[in-house]
Amino acid sequence: MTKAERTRQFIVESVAPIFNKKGAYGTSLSDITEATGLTKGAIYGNFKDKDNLAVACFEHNLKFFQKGLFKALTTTDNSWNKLERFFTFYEEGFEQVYENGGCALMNSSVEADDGYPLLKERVSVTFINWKKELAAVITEGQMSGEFKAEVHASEMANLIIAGIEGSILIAKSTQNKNSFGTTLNYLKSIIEKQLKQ
Amino acid sequence: MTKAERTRQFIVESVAPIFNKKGAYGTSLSDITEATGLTKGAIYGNFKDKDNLAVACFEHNLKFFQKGLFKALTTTDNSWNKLERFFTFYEEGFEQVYENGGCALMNSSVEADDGYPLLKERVSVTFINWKKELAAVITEGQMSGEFKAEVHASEMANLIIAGIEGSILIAKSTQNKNSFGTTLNYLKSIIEKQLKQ
DNA sequence: GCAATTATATACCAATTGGTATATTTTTGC
DNA sequence: GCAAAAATATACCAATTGGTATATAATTGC
Repeated sequence: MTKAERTRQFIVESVAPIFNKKGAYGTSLSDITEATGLTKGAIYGNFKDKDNLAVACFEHNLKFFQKGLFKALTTTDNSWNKLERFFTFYEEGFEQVYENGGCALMNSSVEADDGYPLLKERVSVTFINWKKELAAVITEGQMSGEFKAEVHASEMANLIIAGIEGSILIAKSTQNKNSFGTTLNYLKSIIEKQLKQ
Repeated sequence: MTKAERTRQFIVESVAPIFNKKGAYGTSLSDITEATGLTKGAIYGNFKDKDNLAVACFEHNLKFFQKGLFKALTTTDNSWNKLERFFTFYEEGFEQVYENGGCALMNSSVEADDGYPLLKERVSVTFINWKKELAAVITEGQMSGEFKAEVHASEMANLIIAGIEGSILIAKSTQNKNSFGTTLNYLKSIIEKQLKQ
């Protein structure tokens, strides 16, 4: 790992939480230099511009989520246990998400909604993939006879995502950390009823 | 209605959609003067500062939502029909919400999350009240024997809100307007199953 | 329709913004 | 450990930011 790579990573790690909290475009270069202890020269030596840094930070914030998704769904367990592991991952990781400024996907989506087409596209693709992966697990469960055949897999996947994101929003907004776990568990119990044979 | 009141309203109506799209603090004063055709003098003659204008715009964006909530829930109908009317209001109003830059509550929450304590508090209170009103309808339905007694009213209310907000987020992010209606209807059908005797 | 008042426009301000050219320091391969 | 290369700091830039004091124009009550 070269010096440059280490510095790049150091910058991203320092700046990503700030971007997630204040918004990539609500964070000024002085915020960035202050947080890293580096000067503009160092920042611009490692990143072409702020947009580039913003996308790198988004990717970094996403990694946490994607690892969890992958770990939960890529096992040789039955389908419901995969989904449940995914719920558990969210439950356990929420504290960290909360302290980090909330769901990077939601924050970036809201911020990039008008303008910032690069970030917007990245967010869109991530949502679509997320949905696909959940839907695949549901379909798999239906194939094996574990889940009810009449459930519409991709609608269900969308609802799970919506429920999770909405729960994060409410918990952050009302500054009630506990509400996330409660709502998530309630969602899980309903989904279970809908899915399981 | 005095001249000043008309101008104030004109400014709010012109600026509120921009604030909702670009964020209150991502909108510059030149955006504001351009959108209104007025000069800084006129803006600052009617609003103390940008923060003040931001809150006024938030309230304006919220009015649409609050009217719908009130209209749906304040009827002498049975409880499920009240909830259903509320879902219908969202379904029918989504196009407008979509074009206006998404849910003002979500956007303001994400933006005001770090700093902007005034706006943050306003958002929090709105979420809490929303939840209370939905929970009250559910409890009412339980009292009358229309809904199952074992359902936890406020958890269910939270889930409904989370589902709606999450669905808006996904639809906006993926630029798939239709997905909102689909997810909303799916949510409604599940909620109905859970609630109705 | 005229004064008093209120509302709007103009011209300005200091501070900050993102970004860059160049100088200096640090790493690196040998 | 030294020269070449890479990384970082410094000093600067024009443009824009939110905001204000003052001048001008439009409304208002009488």
